[in-house]
Amino acid sequence: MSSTRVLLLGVLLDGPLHGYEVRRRLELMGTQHWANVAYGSIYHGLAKMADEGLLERVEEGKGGKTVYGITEIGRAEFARHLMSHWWEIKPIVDPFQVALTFMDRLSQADLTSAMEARAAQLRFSISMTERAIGGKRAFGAPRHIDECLRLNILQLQAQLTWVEEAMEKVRNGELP
Amino acid sequence: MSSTRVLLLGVLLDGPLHGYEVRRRLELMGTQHWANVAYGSIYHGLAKMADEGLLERVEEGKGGKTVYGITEIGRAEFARHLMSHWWEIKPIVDPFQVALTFMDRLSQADLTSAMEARAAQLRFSISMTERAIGGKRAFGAPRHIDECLRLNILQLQAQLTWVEEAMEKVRNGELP
DNA sequence: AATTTTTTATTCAAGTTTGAATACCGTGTC
DNA sequence: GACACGGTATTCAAACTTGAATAAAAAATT
Repeated sequence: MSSTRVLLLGVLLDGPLHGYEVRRRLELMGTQHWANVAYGSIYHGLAKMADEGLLERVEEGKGGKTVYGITEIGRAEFARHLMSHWWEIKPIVDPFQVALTFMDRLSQADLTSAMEARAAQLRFSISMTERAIGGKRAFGAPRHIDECLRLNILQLQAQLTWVEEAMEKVRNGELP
Repeated sequence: MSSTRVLLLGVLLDGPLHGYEVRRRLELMGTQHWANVAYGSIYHGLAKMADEGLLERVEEGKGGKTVYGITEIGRAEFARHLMSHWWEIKPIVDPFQVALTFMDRLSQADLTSAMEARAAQLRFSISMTERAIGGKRAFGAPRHIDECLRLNILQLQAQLTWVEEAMEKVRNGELP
């Protein structure tokens, strides 16, 4: 089951919502930073899972709005997949790995400046993310949502560590 | 442009290959660890980009095999996107973020054991990945491919750091 | 040499994703 | 009350992804 479906189920645990509300909840959770869930995927997913019995259509047609609620089957399914997301390590999909895989296709000059720029941007992103911690509390996000930001910071720092070490190796002729 | 397309172009830089060879190259690069590229996506992507002029069909029909080579347009396109992957920070898609987002839906007992199991698995994955460094050299992978493994290790360590700190917070009642 | 098994090589129907475009509602202005 | 605008709310055609199934070739076995 995709992350999108798990997220949709999870968002509905506390009560029925229509598509746009779901969308706003996902934004509040900051999912755009670590899971690409496009607008159309939300509606498709909601409709699909309603057809499958994981969700039910609570209200329909009010101005074109459909309100979905989660069923008991849906709750059980969510719980199963939440455990799976905790207990099984799934690959982290990182576009930066594409970049580094082809680092040998850049000239030394281009590689060096790309790495420097990358490091600078990472430092900036890290500091911006640190500032964002706590900010969503004002909009009703529970305190543990900040933990997503913390993990994000750690990941950016991991990448920064890699870039800094790789820059050193490039200077020493050990890379690429 | 998706990571899949960039990877396909990149793999063809050194000369024409057919689909399965592309597939084997991607495996050698370890893309299954950080970019989901399903078998069908390879063929679809190759055919699509050939239709678009980024690739050309060098040989066709030899036992059903189609050999693709990269065009000059394709080379330019690849270079553009490689730079973009270096210069622009794109979101890291991490399924574990789904898990932690709903940590408040687990009982204290379930959360604690999930975290402990997670930490154990992460330590194991880290040590296995450390052992894998250098291993692909025997199969012709260039030395910088090990850097993907290094970044992967750093990311796993980042996640381990988060888990360990979160466990402490759960014990202190600061989370979820 | 014939047959079987394994490896190479690709297809394909179904499912999911995408985000600009479209539609609707509520509010503010005249 | 009519109209314009901004925000809410969803659609949809196109594109991409998926991996089991299928097909062909090569290797192994009889």
